[in-house]
Amino acid sequence: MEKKALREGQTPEDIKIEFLKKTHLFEDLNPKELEEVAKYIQVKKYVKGEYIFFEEEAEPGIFILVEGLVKLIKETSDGRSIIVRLVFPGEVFGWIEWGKSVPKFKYTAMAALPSTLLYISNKDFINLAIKYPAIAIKLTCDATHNLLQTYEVLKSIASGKVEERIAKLLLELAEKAGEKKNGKIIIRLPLTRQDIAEMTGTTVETTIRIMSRWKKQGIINTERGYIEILKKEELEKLLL
Amino acid sequence: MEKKALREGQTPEDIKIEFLKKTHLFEDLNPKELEEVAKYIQVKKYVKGEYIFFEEEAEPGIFILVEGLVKLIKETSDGRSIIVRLVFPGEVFGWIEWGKSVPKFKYTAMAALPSTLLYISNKDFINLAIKYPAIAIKLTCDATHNLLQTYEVLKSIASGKVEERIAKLLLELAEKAGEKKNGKIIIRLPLTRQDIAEMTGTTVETTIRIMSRWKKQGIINTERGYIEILKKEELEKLLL
DNA sequence: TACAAAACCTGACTTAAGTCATTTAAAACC
DNA sequence: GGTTTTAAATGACTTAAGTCAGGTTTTGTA
Repeated sequence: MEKKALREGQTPEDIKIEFLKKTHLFEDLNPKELEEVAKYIQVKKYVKGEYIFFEEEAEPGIFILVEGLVKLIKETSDGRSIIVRLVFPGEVFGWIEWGKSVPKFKYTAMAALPSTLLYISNKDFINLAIKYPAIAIKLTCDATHNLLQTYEVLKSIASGKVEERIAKLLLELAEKAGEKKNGKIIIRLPLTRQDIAEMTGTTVETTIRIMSRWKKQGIINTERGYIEILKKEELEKLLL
Repeated sequence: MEKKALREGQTPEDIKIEFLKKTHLFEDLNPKELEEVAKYIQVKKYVKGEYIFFEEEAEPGIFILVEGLVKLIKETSDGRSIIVRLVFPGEVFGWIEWGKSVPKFKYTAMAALPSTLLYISNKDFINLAIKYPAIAIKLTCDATHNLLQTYEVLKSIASGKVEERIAKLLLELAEKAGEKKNGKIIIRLPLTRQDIAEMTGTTVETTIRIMSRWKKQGIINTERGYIEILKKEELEKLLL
């Protein structure tokens, strides 16, 4: 909300460059290039729960999450919503338009934690990519890998039982955001049972029933704001 | 299988260039550039039912479908399979690796019709993209749009009733591959009920029951190898 | 510290869709 | 042209998960 105090001699531009260096999209540009790229980058901050953009009015462009957590959400026709992706720091979301091809479908993006993002408009991205092809190649890499990941989720939701899907999600989250601590894995994320339901295509009640059972069986432990995986093997067993 | 007869004065290189011009990935290169790009392109042909690559042994690289139809398939742990995408002529599939990032998940690609593809290896793609950034930008566009499309499918499977999902799929196919003919839309694709089940995350029996009902109600008409949509509005009504 | 709002939990009941088993029909192949 | 294979169809039954309704607990905040 309020501006962070600058360290001595550090301009807002320097801060942008610091952020840029942390993203894998820009990490291997040289100092001169970073300076140029920084000109086209906007730093954006959001509070917890704030919407970054809405499905209907979303515009092409690229966001890079520096810090925080972002949910990509789609609303269904009957008023429910499903979370199609959780974006972790260092990851990229958004899309690019060039020429005729305009996407038919979009999504809503929401900061699930206080978040800092870098934003590049569609136009600027294309100009930058022409000048520094490495950027476009990295983003291509990224986007194609994201697709592979999403196909995996699709498979999981299209074929598995709810229990399997939730187990798979928890293991996935453990890998991406888990802190290991004497055998346990702690997932410190602001995810409610509702959120987990919306990520696995089920209802809150079913999610609660399954997770409560796991809690009783000592497979997991949960409190508001975090999930601990106590017996990873048990969850893995469910994936067959 | 056997080489096609060349038209007078047309070398295999010329044929590649003809193909390249038809793809949106390369359509706006100039003749000189096309010639250079052609050097790195392999033309590959597959018979109906032939596998292009398997999930386990899939390598990074880009395929462009010139003619035919390709299914991207994932196997589930219990031996079923699900079709994560149908690739139509002009579309691109595959993925790129650069640096450390190696994808964890892959898929199997199968020619569902006799198919002609262009292939660029991962290495050649990167070299080309550095020289012609437009290629990388287009592929980025493509990949990000594909993601949006896949999120839409995800939403559909995660939230809708089976009937809705099948209706949505048929309407989608009608748009991508339908021929309009006095009010009807004919989808001439080699899709079995099994295939449709594997695209919508359900079973053959359920798919058959739903489609048979629609057939009786005069909403669709089907024979081996094609589906006719007679009352598009009725299907649209199901999507609410 | 009290009160409203989220989040979590549980039971009873319903239902959509899966499973299994069998039949028919149309392609494909000797 | 007859036989095998593959796809489509249908009925009977089961079940996983959804729905609804009523709770408790936690958390944020006035």
